[in-house]
Amino acid sequence: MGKDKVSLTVVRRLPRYYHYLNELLEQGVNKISSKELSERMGITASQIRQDLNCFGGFGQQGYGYNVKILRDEIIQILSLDKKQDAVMAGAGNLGRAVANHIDFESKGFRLVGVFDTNPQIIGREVGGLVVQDITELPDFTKKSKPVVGILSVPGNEVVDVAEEMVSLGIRAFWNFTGKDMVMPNVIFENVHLGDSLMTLRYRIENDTDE
Amino acid sequence: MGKDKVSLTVVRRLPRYYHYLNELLEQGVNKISSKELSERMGITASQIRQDLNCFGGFGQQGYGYNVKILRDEIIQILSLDKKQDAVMAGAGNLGRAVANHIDFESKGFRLVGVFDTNPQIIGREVGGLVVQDITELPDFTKKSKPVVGILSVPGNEVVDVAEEMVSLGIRAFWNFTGKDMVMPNVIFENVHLGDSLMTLRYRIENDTDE
DNA sequence: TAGATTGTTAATCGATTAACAATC
DNA sequence: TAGATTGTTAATCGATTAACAATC
Repeated sequence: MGKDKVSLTVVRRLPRYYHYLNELLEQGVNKISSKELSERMGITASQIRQDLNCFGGFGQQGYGYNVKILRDEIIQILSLDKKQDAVMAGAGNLGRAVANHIDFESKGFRLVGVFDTNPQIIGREVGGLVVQDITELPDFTKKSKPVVGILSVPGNEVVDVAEEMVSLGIRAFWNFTGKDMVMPNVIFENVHLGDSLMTLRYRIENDTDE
Repeated sequence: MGKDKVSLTVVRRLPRYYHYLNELLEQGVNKISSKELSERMGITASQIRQDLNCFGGFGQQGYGYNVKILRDEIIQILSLDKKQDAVMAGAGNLGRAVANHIDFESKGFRLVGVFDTNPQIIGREVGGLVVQDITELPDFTKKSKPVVGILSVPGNEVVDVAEEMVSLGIRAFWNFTGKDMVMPNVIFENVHLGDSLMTLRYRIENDTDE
């Protein structure tokens, strides 16, 4: 069949659809048209139909979309039902918050190891796991073969840590260090909290409501 | 003069330029051409020149850009040099991490108050401040007139908390709850950590390097 | 069947890239 | 001056919106 590669712009909207569909399900709504959904989400009905049709025809002409079916399709598309193992490097403020706060399971992952260099932190419980010494990382990784690395180390350490993890076979990262990382054949999903705050500063001064 | 409104797409790239320019300064580089910068950043020289020219002609033909001058211009554009006060609602895992981890000053803000409902958390020190009972928020706000609210409460509380803050005169929010918020004449800078993780899940399965 | 709403094609809009004249 | 590189206009590309035929 050879489906065209879908643009990341579209993919990044899928979680939003997912949230709205879940909300509808909770409200006991079984059926929704692109028009109704567009009014709730503040985007055009056209865009919704275009987005969904990148992945398949999930609706029914004259009727609309079955909320549960569509929600489940999005789970499939995003692979949220297939859990992969993740290890975290850096259990400082931010790492601990991420480990404790994020529901990995519902996002298609399982946090299986947390590592740090700081003796004050090693041994503490974070995200339901005991923080291990980062020197244990190679053995642990060879044993459990995690697929994802979560980078919550200080910015100046990120290159070294990422390179070590890549050498251990990890090929995808959730990167909280704020440093842009690029490596061939490696996926970096970068979170730029500081940049978001700077953008807010701009928006306040130049009142861009949007 | 009536400068055209700059698209948020461009504005969201400014922090990135800022980081790269800072890095260059640290390396003692005084001068850079759009071509050299484009190679470092992995974007086109054309885009750099277009982006910067939205805000003014900061370069010199035949020479390039003075790194320090350009960096300082970006600070001006983003208003990072004019600090505004922010209050945080919700000092759970995530709120504490944000308060402790983020350098507000360098992003044009000052964190002046942290509030929570949980007696276990009230009185603790977070981000250099003592966590206050959220019932103190109205008095505190009337007194110190903060401009920004940081929303790190549980998702189901965000509407109530935001509405209270708006009623107290706050018109801009850094929203960590993962819930989309829209209110007329109010700025919401939304951080969607969970969505980022779902996108990573998709990218792993569909290997979109980019 | 008539009405509604999708899937899909075509038109528009905006953002990115290319090209080049201006000029340091 | 000659060479380099910007600022800016024009061309291209991609994403969004509009329109409508297909069809439930």
